[in-house]
Amino acid sequence: MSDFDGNFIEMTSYWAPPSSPSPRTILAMLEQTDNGMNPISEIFPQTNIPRDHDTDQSGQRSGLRERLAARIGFSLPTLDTINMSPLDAFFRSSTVPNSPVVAISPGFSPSALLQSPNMASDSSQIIPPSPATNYGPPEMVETSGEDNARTMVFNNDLPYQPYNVDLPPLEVFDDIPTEESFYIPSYEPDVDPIGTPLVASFESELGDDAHIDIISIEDSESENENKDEDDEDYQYDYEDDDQDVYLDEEEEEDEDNVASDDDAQPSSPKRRRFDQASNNIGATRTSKTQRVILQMETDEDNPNDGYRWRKYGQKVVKGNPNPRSYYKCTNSECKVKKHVERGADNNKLVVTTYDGIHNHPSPPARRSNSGSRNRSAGTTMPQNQIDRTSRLARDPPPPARTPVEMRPFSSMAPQVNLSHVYMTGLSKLPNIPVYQNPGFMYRNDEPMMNVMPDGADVYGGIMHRLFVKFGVDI
DNA sequence: CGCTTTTGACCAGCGC
DNA sequence: GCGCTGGTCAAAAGCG
Repeated sequence: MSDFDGNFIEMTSYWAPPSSPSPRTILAMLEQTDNGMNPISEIFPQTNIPRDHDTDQSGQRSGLRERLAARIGFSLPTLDTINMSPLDAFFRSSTVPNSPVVAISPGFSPSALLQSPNMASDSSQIIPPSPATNYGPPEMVETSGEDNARTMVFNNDLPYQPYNVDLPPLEVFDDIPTEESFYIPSYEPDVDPIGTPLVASFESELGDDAHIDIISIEDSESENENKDEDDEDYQYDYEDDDQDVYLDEEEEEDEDNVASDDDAQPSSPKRRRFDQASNNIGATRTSKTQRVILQMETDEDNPNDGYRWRKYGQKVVKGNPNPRSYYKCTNSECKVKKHVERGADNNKLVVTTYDGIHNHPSPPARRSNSGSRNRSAGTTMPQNQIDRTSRLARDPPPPARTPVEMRPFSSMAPQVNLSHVYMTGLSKLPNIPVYQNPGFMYRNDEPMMNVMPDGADVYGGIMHRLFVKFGVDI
Protein backbone atom coordinates (compact mmCIF):
# COMPACT_ATOMS: atom_id res chain seq x y z
CA MET A 1 0.00 0.00 0.00
CA SER A 2 1.27 3.32 -0.86
CA ASP A 3 2.05 5.64 1.87
CA PHE A 4 1.77 9.26 1.96
CA ASP A 5 5.23 10.23 1.12
CA GLY A 6 4.99 13.43 2.94
CA ASN A 7 5.47 14.11 6.51
CA PHE A 8 3.41 15.02 9.37
CA ILE A 9 1.58 17.89 7.87
CA GLU A 10 -0.33 20.63 9.34
CA MET A 11 -2.82 22.32 7.19
CA THR A 12 -2.59 25.87 8.15
CA SER A 13 -5.19 27.36 6.01
CA TYR A 14 -8.62 27.62 7.28
CA TRP A 15 -10.23 24.40 6.71
CA ALA A 16 -13.68 23.14 6.41
CA PRO A 17 -14.56 19.51 6.20
CA PRO A 18 -14.38 18.68 2.59
CA SER A 19 -16.42 16.44 0.56
CA SER A 20 -14.43 13.33 0.59
CA PRO A 21 -13.12 11.60 -2.43
CA SER A 22 -13.83 8.06 -3.23
CA PRO A 23 -11.47 5.32 -2.15
CA ARG A 24 -10.36 5.06 -5.69
CA THR A 25 -9.49 8.68 -5.75
CA ILE A 26 -7.60 8.34 -2.56
CA LEU A 27 -5.63 5.45 -3.88
CA ALA A 28 -4.83 7.33 -6.99
CA MET A 29 -3.61 10.17 -4.90
CA LEU A 30 -1.58 7.93 -2.76
CA GLU A 31 0.10 6.45 -5.74
CA GLN A 32 1.15 9.86 -6.82
CA THR A 33 3.24 10.30 -3.80
CA ASP A 34 6.10 8.52 -5.43
CA ASN A 35 6.45 11.48 -7.66
CA GLY A 36 6.97 13.67 -4.73
CA MET A 37 3.58 15.04 -5.04
CA ASN A 38 1.86 15.46 -1.83
CA PRO A 39 -1.59 14.14 -2.26
CA ILE A 40 -3.23 15.79 0.62
CA SER A 41 -4.55 18.74 -1.20
CA GLU A 42 -5.98 16.59 -3.86
CA ILE A 43 -7.57 14.29 -1.47
CA PHE A 44 -9.17 17.19 0.20
CA PRO A 45 -9.98 19.42 -2.65
CA GLN A 46 -12.55 21.54 -0.98
CA THR A 47 -10.69 22.58 2.00
CA ASN A 48 -11.68 26.16 1.87
CA ILE A 49 -15.34 25.82 1.47
CA PRO A 50 -17.08 27.39 4.37
CA ARG A 51 -19.83 25.53 5.95
CA ASP A 52 -22.99 26.74 7.30
CA HIS A 53 -23.34 24.45 10.19
CA ASP A 54 -26.08 26.40 11.75
CA THR A 55 -28.57 25.42 9.23
CA ASP A 56 -30.05 22.07 8.68
CA GLN A 57 -27.26 20.07 10.16
CA SER A 58 -27.45 21.72 13.49
CA GLY A 59 -30.00 19.30 14.60
CA GLN A 60 -27.79 16.43 13.75
CA ARG A 61 -24.87 17.82 15.51
CA SER A 62 -26.71 18.77 18.55
CA GLY A 63 -28.15 15.35 18.72
CA LEU A 64 -24.79 13.77 18.62
CA ARG A 65 -23.35 16.24 20.99
CA GLU A 66 -26.12 15.72 23.37
CA ARG A 67 -25.66 12.02 23.21
CA LEU A 68 -22.01 12.31 23.88
CA ALA A 69 -22.64 14.77 26.59
CA ALA A 70 -25.08 12.45 28.18
CA ARG A 71 -22.69 9.61 27.93
CA ILE A 72 -19.70 11.40 29.21
CA GLY A 73 -21.42 13.66 31.56
CA PHE A 74 -20.89 17.19 30.47
CA SER A 75 -21.94 19.40 27.69
CA LEU A 76 -19.81 19.98 24.73
CA PRO A 77 -18.80 23.49 24.03
CA THR A 78 -18.45 24.71 20.55
CA LEU A 79 -14.98 25.27 19.40
CA ASP A 80 -14.13 28.68 18.25
CA THR A 81 -11.50 28.23 15.68
CA ILE A 82 -11.78 31.45 13.86
CA ASN A 83 -8.77 33.67 13.84
CA MET A 84 -6.65 31.12 15.48
CA SER A 85 -3.51 30.20 13.76
CA PRO A 86 -2.67 26.59 14.19
CA LEU A 87 0.95 27.30 13.89
CA ASP A 88 0.79 29.98 16.45
CA ALA A 89 -0.95 27.65 18.71
CA PHE A 90 1.32 24.86 17.90
CA PHE A 91 4.43 26.62 18.94
CA ARG A 92 2.97 28.47 21.77
CA SER A 93 3.92 27.03 25.02
CA SER A 94 1.37 28.53 27.24
CA THR A 95 -2.32 28.76 27.41
CA VAL A 96 -4.16 28.69 24.20
CA PRO A 97 -7.76 28.20 24.98
CA ASN A 98 -9.70 26.08 22.67
CA SER A 99 -6.83 25.22 20.56
CA PRO A 100 -8.08 23.40 17.56
CA VAL A 101 -4.96 21.41 17.19
CA VAL A 102 -4.99 17.94 18.39
CA ALA A 103 -2.30 16.72 20.61
CA ILE A 104 -1.09 13.71 22.30
CA SER A 105 -1.68 13.97 25.91
CA PRO A 106 0.12 12.19 28.65
CA GLY A 107 -3.19 11.25 30.03
CA PHE A 108 -4.31 9.79 26.87
CA SER A 109 -1.61 7.42 26.16
CA PRO A 110 0.54 8.43 23.28
CA SER A 111 1.06 4.84 22.60
CA ALA A 112 -2.53 4.62 21.87
CA LEU A 113 -1.81 6.54 18.80
CA LEU A 114 1.84 6.30 18.25
CA GLN A 115 2.76 2.85 19.23
CA SER A 116 0.19 1.19 17.23
CA PRO A 117 1.99 -0.73 14.57
CA ASN A 118 -0.67 0.07 12.16
CA MET A 119 -1.03 3.64 12.87
CA ALA A 120 2.57 4.35 13.13
CA SER A 121 3.79 2.48 10.17
CA ASP A 122 0.92 2.61 7.87
CA SER A 123 0.26 5.58 5.75
CA SER A 124 -1.34 6.58 8.88
CA GLN A 125 -1.71 9.86 10.41
CA ILE A 126 -1.11 10.18 14.02
CA ILE A 127 -2.28 12.35 16.74
CA PRO A 128 0.13 15.19 16.65
CA PRO A 129 1.84 16.77 19.55
CA SER A 130 0.05 19.35 21.43
CA PRO A 131 0.61 22.89 20.61
CA ALA A 132 -0.95 24.32 23.60
CA THR A 133 -2.21 23.97 26.98
CA ASN A 134 -5.74 24.66 27.70
CA TYR A 135 -6.95 25.42 31.10
CA GLY A 136 -10.47 25.80 30.07
CA PRO A 137 -13.30 23.61 31.04
CA PRO A 138 -13.33 20.03 30.01
CA GLU A 139 -13.87 19.82 26.39
CA MET A 140 -15.25 17.59 23.90
CA VAL A 141 -14.38 18.76 20.53
CA GLU A 142 -17.15 20.10 18.49
CA THR A 143 -15.56 21.64 15.56
CA SER A 144 -16.35 19.95 12.40
CA GLY A 145 -19.14 22.13 11.48
CA GLU A 146 -17.30 25.24 12.28
CA ASP A 147 -16.42 27.57 9.60
CA ASN A 148 -12.75 27.92 9.21
CA ALA A 149 -12.07 24.91 11.24
CA ARG A 150 -8.57 23.65 10.95
CA THR A 151 -7.26 20.29 10.46
CA MET A 152 -4.05 18.47 10.64
CA VAL A 153 -3.04 15.67 8.45
CA PHE A 154 -0.09 13.63 9.33
CA ASN A 155 2.36 11.26 8.01
CA ASN A 156 5.36 9.83 9.61
CA ASP A 157 8.11 9.32 7.20
CA LEU A 158 10.43 11.57 9.02
CA PRO A 159 13.42 10.07 10.69
CA TYR A 160 13.34 9.49 14.34
CA GLN A 161 14.43 12.73 15.89
CA PRO A 162 12.80 12.89 19.20
CA TYR A 163 15.01 15.28 21.00
CA ASN A 164 15.86 17.95 18.58
CA VAL A 165 13.68 20.59 20.00
CA ASP A 166 13.36 22.33 23.24
CA LEU A 167 11.15 20.76 25.72
CA PRO A 168 8.40 22.95 26.94
CA PRO A 169 7.93 23.72 30.55
CA LEU A 170 7.10 20.55 32.26
CA GLU A 171 4.34 22.15 34.18
CA VAL A 172 2.06 21.78 31.30
CA PHE A 173 2.50 18.12 31.67
CA ASP A 174 0.54 18.30 34.82
CA ASP A 175 -2.55 19.17 33.09
CA ILE A 176 -3.64 15.83 32.01
CA PRO A 177 -6.42 15.64 29.58
CA THR A 178 -8.49 12.63 29.22
CA GLU A 179 -10.14 13.27 25.99
CA GLU A 180 -8.90 13.82 22.56
CA SER A 181 -10.70 14.37 19.42
CA PHE A 182 -10.12 13.99 15.82
CA TYR A 183 -12.09 13.79 12.75
CA ILE A 184 -12.30 11.04 10.32
CA PRO A 185 -14.38 12.12 7.45
CA SER A 186 -15.85 9.71 5.12
CA TYR A 187 -14.00 8.98 1.99
CA GLU A 188 -17.22 8.31 0.31
CA PRO A 189 -17.88 10.64 -2.54
CA ASP A 190 -21.45 11.29 -1.72
CA VAL A 191 -20.88 12.92 1.56
CA ASP A 192 -22.82 16.01 1.95
CA PRO A 193 -20.25 18.75 2.16
CA ILE A 194 -22.42 20.45 4.65
CA GLY A 195 -23.22 17.18 6.09
CA THR A 196 -22.86 15.56 9.34
CA PRO A 197 -20.66 16.71 12.09
CA LEU A 198 -17.41 14.93 12.09
CA VAL A 199 -17.14 14.93 15.75
CA ALA A 200 -14.72 12.46 17.02
CA SER A 201 -13.46 11.91 20.41
CA PHE A 202 -11.10 9.97 22.42
CA GLU A 203 -12.01 9.21 25.86
CA SER A 204 -9.21 8.03 27.91
CA GLU A 205 -10.60 7.18 31.20
CA LEU A 206 -7.28 6.99 32.84
CA GLY A 207 -8.39 3.91 34.50
CA ASP A 208 -6.42 1.86 36.87
CA ASP A 209 -3.86 0.91 34.36
CA ALA A 210 -4.16 3.64 31.88
CA HIS A 211 -0.89 5.15 32.80
CA ILE A 212 0.86 1.94 32.12
CA ASP A 213 0.04 2.32 28.57
CA ILE A 214 2.77 4.77 28.10
CA ILE A 215 5.31 2.87 29.94
CA SER A 216 4.98 -0.82 29.75
CA ILE A 217 3.04 -3.67 28.45
CA GLU A 218 0.69 -5.07 30.93
CA ASP A 219 -2.52 -6.85 30.85
CA SER A 220 -5.01 -4.13 30.58
CA GLU A 221 -7.78 -6.17 32.01
CA SER A 222 -8.41 -5.01 35.48
CA GLU A 223 -11.43 -6.04 37.33
CA ASN A 224 -10.97 -3.56 40.05
CA GLU A 225 -13.97 -2.46 41.83
CA ASN A 226 -14.88 1.11 41.61
CA LYS A 227 -12.87 3.19 43.89
CA ASP A 228 -14.48 4.01 47.08
CA GLU A 229 -17.22 6.42 46.36
CA ASP A 230 -16.50 8.14 49.61
CA ASP A 231 -12.90 8.60 48.91
CA GLU A 232 -12.66 12.27 48.35
CA ASP A 233 -8.96 12.66 48.07
CA TYR A 234 -8.98 11.66 44.45
CA GLN A 235 -5.70 9.99 44.79
CA TYR A 236 -4.83 7.79 41.98
CA ASP A 237 -4.74 4.29 43.07
CA TYR A 238 -3.04 2.57 40.29
CA GLU A 239 -2.09 -0.92 40.97
CA ASP A 240 1.37 -0.41 39.77
CA ASP A 241 2.54 2.47 41.81
CA ASP A 242 6.01 2.21 40.47
CA GLN A 243 4.79 3.64 37.30
CA ASP A 244 2.34 6.04 38.60
CA VAL A 245 3.82 9.03 37.00
CA TYR A 246 0.95 11.31 36.60
CA LEU A 247 0.47 13.39 39.60
CA ASP A 248 2.10 14.26 42.75
CA GLU A 249 0.64 16.27 45.52
CA GLU A 250 1.86 19.50 44.17
CA GLU A 251 0.40 18.81 40.85
CA GLU A 252 -2.85 17.91 42.35
CA GLU A 253 -3.01 21.25 43.98
CA ASP A 254 -2.39 22.86 40.70
CA GLU A 255 -4.99 20.77 39.16
CA ASP A 256 -7.43 21.70 41.79
CA ASN A 257 -6.74 25.32 41.22
CA VAL A 258 -7.59 24.90 37.68
CA ALA A 259 -10.53 22.70 38.24
CA SER A 260 -12.30 23.77 41.28
CA ASP A 261 -15.41 21.99 40.39
CA ASP A 262 -14.83 18.34 40.16
CA ASP A 263 -18.08 17.54 38.63
CA ALA A 264 -17.47 20.02 35.94
CA GLN A 265 -14.38 18.24 34.82
CA PRO A 266 -15.28 14.76 33.97
CA SER A 267 -12.45 14.57 31.55
CA SER A 268 -9.88 15.15 34.17
CA PRO A 269 -8.06 12.19 35.55
CA LYS A 270 -9.56 13.20 38.79
CA ARG A 271 -12.85 12.56 37.22
CA ARG A 272 -12.11 8.96 36.97
CA ARG A 273 -14.56 8.26 39.67
CA PHE A 274 -17.04 10.41 37.91
CA ASP A 275 -16.35 8.77 34.64
CA GLN A 276 -16.81 5.37 35.96
CA ALA A 277 -20.10 6.26 37.35
CA SER A 278 -21.42 8.41 34.63
CA ASN A 279 -20.03 6.94 31.56
CA ASN A 280 -21.83 3.72 31.89
CA ILE A 281 -25.39 4.56 31.97
CA GLY A 282 -26.98 1.52 33.34
CA ALA A 283 -24.14 -0.50 32.04
CA THR A 284 -22.25 -3.28 33.61
CA ARG A 285 -18.77 -2.36 32.91
CA THR A 286 -16.47 -4.15 35.22
CA SER A 287 -13.31 -3.67 33.32
CA LYS A 288 -11.88 -0.31 34.15
CA THR A 289 -9.60 -0.20 31.26
CA GLN A 290 -8.71 2.68 29.14
CA ARG A 291 -11.40 3.47 26.74
CA VAL A 292 -11.24 5.20 23.46
CA ILE A 293 -14.19 6.44 21.57
CA LEU A 294 -13.60 6.93 17.94
CA GLN A 295 -16.04 8.38 15.56
CA MET A 296 -15.71 8.46 11.88
CA GLU A 297 -17.83 8.87 8.90
CA THR A 298 -17.93 5.81 6.84
CA ASP A 299 -20.33 3.56 5.11
CA GLU A 300 -18.72 0.58 6.63
CA ASP A 301 -20.49 -0.79 9.59
CA ASN A 302 -17.26 -1.73 11.18
CA PRO A 303 -14.26 -0.04 9.69
CA ASN A 304 -11.11 -2.00 9.65
CA ASP A 305 -8.73 -1.06 12.39
CA GLY A 306 -5.99 -3.54 11.80
CA TYR A 307 -7.08 -6.12 14.29
CA ARG A 308 -9.39 -9.02 13.89
CA TRP A 309 -12.57 -9.08 15.84
CA ARG A 310 -15.29 -11.52 16.50
CA LYS A 311 -18.75 -10.31 17.00
CA TYR A 312 -20.34 -11.71 20.08
CA GLY A 313 -23.39 -9.65 20.53
CA GLN A 314 -25.63 -7.01 19.23
CA LYS A 315 -28.05 -4.89 21.06
CA VAL A 316 -30.18 -1.88 20.55
CA VAL A 317 -29.31 0.61 23.18
CA LYS A 318 -31.42 3.38 24.46
CA GLY A 319 -31.41 6.54 22.47
CA ASN A 320 -30.19 5.04 19.28
CA PRO A 321 -32.30 3.12 16.82
CA ASN A 322 -29.18 1.66 15.34
CA PRO A 323 -27.98 -1.50 17.00
CA ARG A 324 -24.71 -1.66 18.82
CA SER A 325 -22.46 -4.52 17.90
CA TYR A 326 -20.06 -6.03 20.37
CA TYR A 327 -16.75 -7.43 19.32
CA LYS A 328 -13.88 -9.23 20.95
CA CYS A 329 -10.39 -9.44 19.65
CA THR A 330 -9.98 -12.82 18.07
CA ASN A 331 -6.65 -13.29 19.72
CA SER A 332 -7.35 -15.70 22.53
CA GLU A 333 -4.83 -14.01 24.75
CA CYS A 334 -6.22 -10.59 24.14
CA LYS A 335 -9.07 -9.23 26.14
CA VAL A 336 -9.71 -6.16 24.12
CA LYS A 337 -13.27 -5.51 23.21
CA LYS A 338 -15.01 -2.91 21.25
CA HIS A 339 -18.48 -2.00 20.31
CA VAL A 340 -19.59 -0.23 17.24
CA GLU A 341 -22.71 1.68 16.57
CA ARG A 342 -23.92 4.21 14.16
CA GLY A 343 -24.88 7.63 15.24
CA ALA A 344 -28.44 8.08 16.24
CA ASP A 345 -28.72 11.17 14.15
CA ASN A 346 -26.23 10.41 11.51
CA ASN A 347 -26.10 7.02 9.94
CA LYS A 348 -22.82 7.79 8.36
CA LEU A 349 -21.21 8.34 11.66
CA VAL A 350 -19.75 5.19 13.12
CA VAL A 351 -18.91 5.34 16.77
CA THR A 352 -16.41 2.75 17.87
CA THR A 353 -15.57 2.32 21.50
CA TYR A 354 -12.47 0.37 22.36
CA ASP A 355 -11.98 -1.17 25.75
CA GLY A 356 -8.65 -2.58 26.70
CA ILE A 357 -5.19 -2.80 25.37
CA HIS A 358 -4.01 -5.20 22.77
CA ASN A 359 -1.16 -7.30 24.02
CA HIS A 360 -0.18 -8.41 20.58
CA PRO A 361 0.53 -6.89 17.24
CA SER A 362 -2.14 -6.58 14.72
CA PRO A 363 -2.48 -9.75 12.75
CA PRO A 364 -1.52 -9.94 9.13
CA ALA A 365 -4.24 -9.34 6.73
CA ARG A 366 -6.12 -12.22 5.36
CA ARG A 367 -5.32 -12.27 1.75
CA SER A 368 -8.21 -12.65 -0.50
CA ASN A 369 -7.82 -14.78 -3.52
CA SER A 370 -10.23 -16.11 -5.99
CA GLY A 371 -12.37 -18.69 -4.47
CA SER A 372 -11.25 -17.99 -1.02
CA ARG A 373 -12.62 -15.80 1.59
CA ASN A 374 -12.29 -12.19 1.13
CA ARG A 375 -12.18 -10.73 4.50
CA SER A 376 -10.85 -7.49 5.61
CA ALA A 377 -7.64 -7.29 7.48
CA GLY A 378 -9.55 -6.38 10.50
CA THR A 379 -12.96 -7.30 11.52
CA THR A 380 -14.54 -10.00 9.64
CA MET A 381 -17.59 -8.99 7.87
CA PRO A 382 -20.07 -10.26 5.38
CA GLN A 383 -18.98 -10.47 1.85
CA ASN A 384 -21.18 -7.74 0.64
CA GLN A 385 -19.73 -5.52 3.23
CA ILE A 386 -16.23 -6.46 2.34
CA ASP A 387 -16.93 -5.60 -1.21
CA ARG A 388 -17.81 -2.16 -0.11
CA THR A 389 -14.68 -1.88 1.88
CA SER A 390 -12.08 0.35 0.49
CA ARG A 391 -8.78 -0.97 -0.51
CA LEU A 392 -7.31 1.09 2.19
CA ALA A 393 -9.19 -0.87 4.70
CA ARG A 394 -8.21 -4.18 3.24
CA ASP A 395 -4.59 -3.52 2.94
CA PRO A 396 -2.51 -5.27 5.51
CA PRO A 397 -0.62 -3.24 7.96
CA PRO A 398 2.79 -2.56 6.55
CA PRO A 399 5.83 -3.74 8.39
CA ALA A 400 6.53 -1.74 11.41
CA ARG A 401 9.56 0.42 11.24
CA THR A 402 12.03 1.25 13.81
CA PRO A 403 11.46 2.60 16.30
CA VAL A 404 7.83 1.99 15.93
CA GLU A 405 8.12 -1.73 15.86
CA MET A 406 10.01 -1.71 19.09
CA ARG A 407 7.24 -0.09 20.93
CA PRO A 408 5.00 -2.16 23.04
CA PHE A 409 1.71 -3.15 21.67
CA SER A 410 0.27 -1.27 24.45
CA SER A 411 -2.39 0.47 22.68
CA MET A 412 -5.96 -0.10 22.60
CA ALA A 413 -5.74 2.49 20.02
CA PRO A 414 -8.18 2.14 17.28
CA GLN A 415 -5.97 1.07 14.51
CA VAL A 416 -7.99 2.59 11.89
CA ASN A 417 -6.41 3.06 8.58
CA LEU A 418 -6.10 6.71 9.09
CA SER A 419 -5.21 7.40 5.57
CA HIS A 420 -6.90 10.66 5.63
CA VAL A 421 -7.60 11.60 9.12
CA TYR A 422 -8.56 15.03 10.04
CA MET A 423 -7.54 15.82 13.46
CA THR A 424 -8.57 18.70 15.46
CA GLY A 425 -9.50 19.21 18.93
CA LEU A 426 -9.25 20.87 22.18
CA SER A 427 -7.06 19.72 24.83
CA LYS A 428 -5.26 20.48 27.92
CA LEU A 429 -2.09 19.18 26.67
CA PRO A 430 1.57 19.50 27.12
CA ASN A 431 3.85 20.76 24.51
CA ILE A 432 5.66 17.99 22.91
CA PRO A 433 8.82 18.33 20.98
CA VAL A 434 8.26 19.46 17.52
CA TYR A 435 10.35 20.89 14.84
CA GLN A 436 9.74 22.58 11.65
CA ASN A 437 11.16 22.31 8.27
CA PRO A 438 10.29 24.21 5.22
CA GLY A 439 8.47 21.38 3.66
CA PHE A 440 5.25 23.16 3.24
CA MET A 441 3.28 23.60 0.18
CA TYR A 442 0.84 26.10 -0.91
CA ARG A 443 -0.78 25.45 -4.16
CA ASN A 444 -3.72 27.19 -5.61
CA ASP A 445 -6.30 27.39 -2.95
CA GLU A 446 -5.08 24.41 -1.15
CA PRO A 447 -3.96 24.49 2.37
CA MET A 448 -0.46 25.40 3.16
CA MET A 449 1.11 22.51 4.88
CA ASN A 450 3.92 22.59 7.28
CA VAL A 451 5.90 19.57 8.02
CA MET A 452 5.63 18.46 11.52
CA PRO A 453 7.22 15.65 13.45
CA ASP A 454 6.06 12.19 13.04
CA GLY A 455 4.91 9.77 15.63
CA ALA A 456 8.38 8.68 16.50
CA ASP A 457 9.28 12.21 17.31
CA VAL A 458 6.33 12.69 19.48
CA TYR A 459 6.79 9.41 21.19
CA GLY A 460 10.41 10.09 21.79
CA GLY A 461 9.61 13.44 23.19
CA ILE A 462 7.15 12.00 25.58
CA MET A 463 9.56 9.34 26.67
CA HIS A 464 12.19 11.92 27.15
CA ARG A 465 9.96 14.02 29.27
CA LEU A 466 8.94 11.08 31.32
CA PHE A 467 12.56 10.42 31.92
CA VAL A 468 13.34 14.00 32.73
CA LYS A 469 10.56 14.48 35.13
CA PHE A 470 9.99 11.09 36.60
CA GLY A 471 13.10 9.20 35.91
CA VAL A 472 11.18 6.72 33.91
CA ASP A 473 13.57 5.35 31.42
CA ILE A 474 11.96 3.16 28.88
C1' DC B 1 -14.84 -28.01 7.93
C1' DG B 2 -13.63 -24.05 10.24
C1' DC B 3 -14.84 -19.80 11.35
C1' DT B 4 -18.07 -16.38 11.57
C1' DT B 5 -22.51 -13.95 12.56
C1' DT B 6 -27.07 -14.01 14.46
C1' DT B 7 -30.09 -13.71 18.19
C1' DG B 8 -32.69 -14.70 22.28
C1' DA B 9 -31.68 -15.46 26.98
C1' DC B 10 -29.27 -14.35 30.82
C1' DC B 11 -26.43 -11.56 34.08
C1' DA B 12 -25.19 -7.67 36.83
C1' DG B 13 -25.08 -2.71 38.05
C1' DC B 14 -27.79 1.18 38.86
C1' DG B 15 -31.70 4.17 40.07
C1' DC B 16 -36.06 4.63 42.08
C1' DG C 1 -37.03 -5.23 45.71
C1' DC C 2 -38.02 -4.23 41.15
C1' DG C 3 -37.40 -2.62 36.64
C1' DC C 4 -34.34 -0.76 33.31
C1' DT C 5 -30.29 -1.04 30.86
C1' DG C 6 -25.87 -2.42 28.86
C1' DG C 7 -23.04 -6.25 28.33
C1' DT C 8 -22.25 -11.23 27.63
C1' DC C 9 -23.19 -16.04 26.58
C1' DA C 10 -24.02 -19.82 23.66
C1' DA C 11 -26.62 -22.55 20.42
C1' DA C 12 -27.93 -22.31 15.79
C1' DA C 13 -27.30 -20.81 11.29
C1' DG C 14 -24.53 -18.91 7.53
C1' DC C 15 -20.63 -18.67 4.53
C1' DG C 16 -16.74 -19.87 1.53
